[in-house]
Amino acid sequence: MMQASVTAEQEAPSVRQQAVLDAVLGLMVEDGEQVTMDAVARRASCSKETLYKWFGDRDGLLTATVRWQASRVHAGHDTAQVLDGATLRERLQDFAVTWLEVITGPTSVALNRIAIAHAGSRKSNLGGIVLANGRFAIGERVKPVLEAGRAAGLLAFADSEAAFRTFFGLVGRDIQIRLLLGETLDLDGAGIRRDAGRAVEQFLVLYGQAKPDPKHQR
Amino acid sequence: MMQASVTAEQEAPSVRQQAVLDAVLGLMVEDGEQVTMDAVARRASCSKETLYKWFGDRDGLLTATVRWQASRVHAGHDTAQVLDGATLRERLQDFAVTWLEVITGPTSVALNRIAIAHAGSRKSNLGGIVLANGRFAIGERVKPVLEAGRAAGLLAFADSEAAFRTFFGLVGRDIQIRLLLGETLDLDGAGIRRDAGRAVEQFLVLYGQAKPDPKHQR
DNA sequence: CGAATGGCGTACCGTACCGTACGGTACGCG
DNA sequence: CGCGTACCGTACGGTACGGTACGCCATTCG
Repeated sequence: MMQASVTAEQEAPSVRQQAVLDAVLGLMVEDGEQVTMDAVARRASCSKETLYKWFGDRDGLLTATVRWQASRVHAGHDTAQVLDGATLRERLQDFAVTWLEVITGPTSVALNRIAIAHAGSRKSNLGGIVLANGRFAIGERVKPVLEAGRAAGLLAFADSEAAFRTFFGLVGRDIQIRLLLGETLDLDGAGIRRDAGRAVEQFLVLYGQAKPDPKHQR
Repeated sequence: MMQASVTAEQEAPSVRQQAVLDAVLGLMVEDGEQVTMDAVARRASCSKETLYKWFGDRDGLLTATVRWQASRVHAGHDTAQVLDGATLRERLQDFAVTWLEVITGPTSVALNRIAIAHAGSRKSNLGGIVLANGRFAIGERVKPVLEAGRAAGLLAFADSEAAFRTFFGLVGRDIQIRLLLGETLDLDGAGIRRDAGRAVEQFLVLYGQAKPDPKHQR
């Protein structure tokens, strides 16, 4: 009867619907305030009626867009069981680089802006979705690594959540808030790797059980 | 001739105008999306015509509100010349506590939401004002303390900006982004002091020249 | 081949909100 | 007293946008 309405939860968007959601993302990146239903319909070459049939209302469209983008970020390698110092450092470095690449990307900035603007009023918490798939998702992936590091005697901490939050702060610092507030930081891949490396070394200084390796600069 | 129009820069708002701006802040805290010119006029018991005479347009009103709030945050004690370890720790602790109190306050959250939402489009960078009076203002106040600490042989770093950004990250961690995205973290004064103390100790571990004092817990 | 379905384009409605205009009032001043 | 000024309250125009309705075409299937 009815085509997959994405608002009904659990429904994965069809290919055509994904194209619509990508159009929304494109508009968000260009200018968050011009994400209007007319503009989306024009950009996606579809009719507004179809948008409403598929997504219910504007909030449904935005929610589906956030979910759609979130579903693309989840690519990440799985847990390795045994950890030596070099592997631990490498895993943390990977997480830091990935995280910095995500939050400095224009899509993430635009999406977070929308979600934050929306968080001011009650209806439909985009903020919760962004948090669940951003900050908390990365936390749930990092904490097992930290705990494996502790089990291997490489790290010392009582609360893995607290340790992760410190790691999070060392990696992100003021970058995200500055980007969200409109500053144009240009971080290339090399800069991101340097930042990530510094954060990892600092984290190991704070939480490392064995002394960090002699590569420790500064 | 004309009453002080706050849009003309350098003009400080009159008492009546301050009352209007406080009304705007109140509306922002209640619900960022209901800051409409009608609502402001009603809340402030003034006419819309007066709002436009004083502030030019809606952006001017928002800008004046951001400036007005920023002007209230600047209360901070001045530099002490000689620094021993206890004084340095105390000054950093003060900064950390103040900063956490600011960013967890409902006014700051609401204001940052407005500025971030606005940063998506070009016109009138509220984001720049918030950054200048928030992140950068605190940085300009902390960095002299760090440099005094280095001059006293208590700290070791090459770049005071980089050192401050690490301090910033250790203090703020994920708190601001979680609040902006709508999570309700309840941090009381004791929790803030605990967080600030942990951040200061971690910073001193990373950048302290002399070993931190035996009070160092965890 | 004809009917049905899905979807595009567009016209349209209601509403919310920005910005302006206008009438009315209080107050200071010559 | 009379005038100007500043301001409040409110009504109004213009516009942008969310949401709906309708005509039309293409594809598919009986």
